[in-house]
Amino acid sequence: MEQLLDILKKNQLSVTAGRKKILELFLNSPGALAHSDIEKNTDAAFDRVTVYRTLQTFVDKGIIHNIPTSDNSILYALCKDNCEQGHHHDNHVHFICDKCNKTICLDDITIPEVKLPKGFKPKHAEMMVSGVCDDCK
Amino acid sequence: MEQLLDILKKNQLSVTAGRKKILELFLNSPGALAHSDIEKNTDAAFDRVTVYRTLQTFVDKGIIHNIPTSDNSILYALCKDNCEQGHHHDNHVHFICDKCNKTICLDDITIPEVKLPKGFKPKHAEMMVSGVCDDCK
DNA sequence: AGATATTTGCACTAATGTTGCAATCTCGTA
DNA sequence: TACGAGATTGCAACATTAGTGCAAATATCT
Repeated sequence: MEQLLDILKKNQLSVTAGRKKILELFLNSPGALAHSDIEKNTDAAFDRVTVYRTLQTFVDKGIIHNIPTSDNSILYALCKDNCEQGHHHDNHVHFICDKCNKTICLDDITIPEVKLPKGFKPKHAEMMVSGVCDDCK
Repeated sequence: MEQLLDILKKNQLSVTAGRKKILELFLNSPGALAHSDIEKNTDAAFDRVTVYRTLQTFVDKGIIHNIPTSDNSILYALCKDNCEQGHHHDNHVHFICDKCNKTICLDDITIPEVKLPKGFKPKHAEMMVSGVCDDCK
């Protein structure tokens, strides 16, 4: 709870019920969350639009980052504390469990470099591995 | 044109105007195509639904594969000929150019293996690199 | 507590994808 | 070449997901 207020204040965000609740969900969640997860876990207490805007605000501030998925939905997960406003550092691998369907940030697994064909200049890389996670194993 | 019919016949697909046109677009495209690209390039001669179903058919047959994107859209690109029906082998890196916005299959660049934390069993991996492509360089 | 600026909720709009069904087309066979 | 069974298409309707403007409500600072 302390942590919650800390994060919001550190990012110059006013403290509202919605932001507190949504941030709390992230702090308590082992994996990434989709917009729909958040709506479910808040009993629709907040307007859909508010959730969208809150997520966007958190992404902008560097509190959460979004994760591309193969099934065409957007997931969000907490950033480790080396993210700053407008400047994310999420160069870690994401793992999607085929059983429980959770998406987990493997914060310690860095995306490996790859040799690209001549003329290609890399700037950013994403890597997603799917399979069975530790819990479902 | 020969190639076109070949591909369709090899996959036991009846030859229709829509399938010919859409497959032709893929054969002539340097990068991946989105549903919307196809609609644009066919002057909406085919119903949206037809395009969806055609793309799905091609994916099922192993003619094209889909590429997850970070901006939450689905892209499709031709498979190399080692793909069979219901069994894709697209373990290559995809490159997204920040300038021309094209997505290109780097068919020769294989996704590297990564060491996962204990308990995680990998089954499939995706990797996307963004930056500047050879043409835009 | 009050003023100001921010945030929220509602209504509306838009893009994207799906399904059922009747009309149409393709392909093998005669 | 014409025919018929089966596949494919287009239409209409529907569902889901997302974004915007604006007025009402709320948070923050003094």
